[in-house]
Amino acid sequence: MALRNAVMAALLEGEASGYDLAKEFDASVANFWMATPQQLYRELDRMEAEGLVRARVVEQERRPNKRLFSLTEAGRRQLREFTAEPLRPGAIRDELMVKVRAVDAGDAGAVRAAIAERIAWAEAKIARWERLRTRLLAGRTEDEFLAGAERIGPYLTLLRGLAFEEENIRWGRRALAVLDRRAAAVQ
Amino acid sequence: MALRNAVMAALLEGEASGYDLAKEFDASVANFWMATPQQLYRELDRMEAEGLVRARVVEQERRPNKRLFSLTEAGRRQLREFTAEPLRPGAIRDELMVKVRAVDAGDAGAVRAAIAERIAWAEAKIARWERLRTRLLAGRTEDEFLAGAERIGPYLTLLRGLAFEEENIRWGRRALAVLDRRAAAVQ
DNA sequence: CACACCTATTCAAAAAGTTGAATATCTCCC
DNA sequence: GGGAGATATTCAACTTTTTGAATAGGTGTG
Repeated sequence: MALRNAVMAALLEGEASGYDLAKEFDASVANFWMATPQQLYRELDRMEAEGLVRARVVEQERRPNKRLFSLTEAGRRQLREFTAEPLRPGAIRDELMVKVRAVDAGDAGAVRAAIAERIAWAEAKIARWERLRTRLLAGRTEDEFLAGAERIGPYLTLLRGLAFEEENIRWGRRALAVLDRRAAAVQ
Repeated sequence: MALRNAVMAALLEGEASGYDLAKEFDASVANFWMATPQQLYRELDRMEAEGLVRARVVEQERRPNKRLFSLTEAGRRQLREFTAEPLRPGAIRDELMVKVRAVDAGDAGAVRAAIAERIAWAEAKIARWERLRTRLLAGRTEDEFLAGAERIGPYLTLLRGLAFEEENIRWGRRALAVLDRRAAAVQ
């Protein structure tokens, strides 16, 4: 039941439909939590039943109607309680690292390609995050923003995401260099 | 069924009991995959039934007997196949980041404490990894090691883990500074 | 000599997450 | 005008993960 916390945190940004959230939680944008649309719709229904979110149906003309969800007072309260709960160790599950660990008994070429893919992915994500950062800063310097903005949480997580992907690239390049040197030595 | 890949990668290091693996996959030691003992014992049983691992019972005198698992040829083959499979996006699930994202509507003091906890944890993990690194290098320089060692996979993943935790510390200190400045400004 | 913690494993229920499919309309591009 | 892709949601089966127990002797500390 931890998905709901991520959903409530996302809803601090304002109303969103299940579809909107699905886009945000999609692997390509996901900040620190991933979820499929199905998961989200189910969770939103449950949360609505428990009074944590409220849905407002918006009838649309040229596309399916949608339900826009927003946080209720109870939801806000529960989110606040969540931030005060003891922290559970984060679940890391990175297949790439398992492959790298097994590279000596595995297909080195394929692992190489997987690392290269990860680098490309990280670059795309950085580009996205830089756009988001520009939007958040809205012309202010980082210092001005951090001193004056109403909400800094999303910015802080953005910084972490950026640093993570930059590190992925640095490490990935180093790993590729090491693997290439090995491959050359073998031949 | 991805846990088995992590288990097989771990077994490249040599025989291990369920208990040994449980220690390695534990939250406090885990490199890139976490699992509880229960999960591991169950998975090992299944893997044994499928012929991926083989168990050897070691009778012990002053403690319970144990079963030491090792990779079979079929397991080694399957691990190799896994390294060549297309990569699925890694599942990130970091509660701390959800809390940070919600910090503006949450309990800032508690979030601060959670970040501090993460920093302390990262420091402990770095210490552990530095010890492991020293053991792996065994007196050689990194270059000597990377050029000559039989297995470099574990070293590459260690480098990634080290960089990740160092980044956690850097980011965490920055986030704490930002939160403190805010808290001071409010009062 | 308690008490906590380590070794070593097993069982089972409940919660959560994944996968695959289906529906229906709209817009954009070639 | 045909196909891809976006908008928007729902159902259901399945697998995986989490959580809480239970067992049982050994070691180390105050």
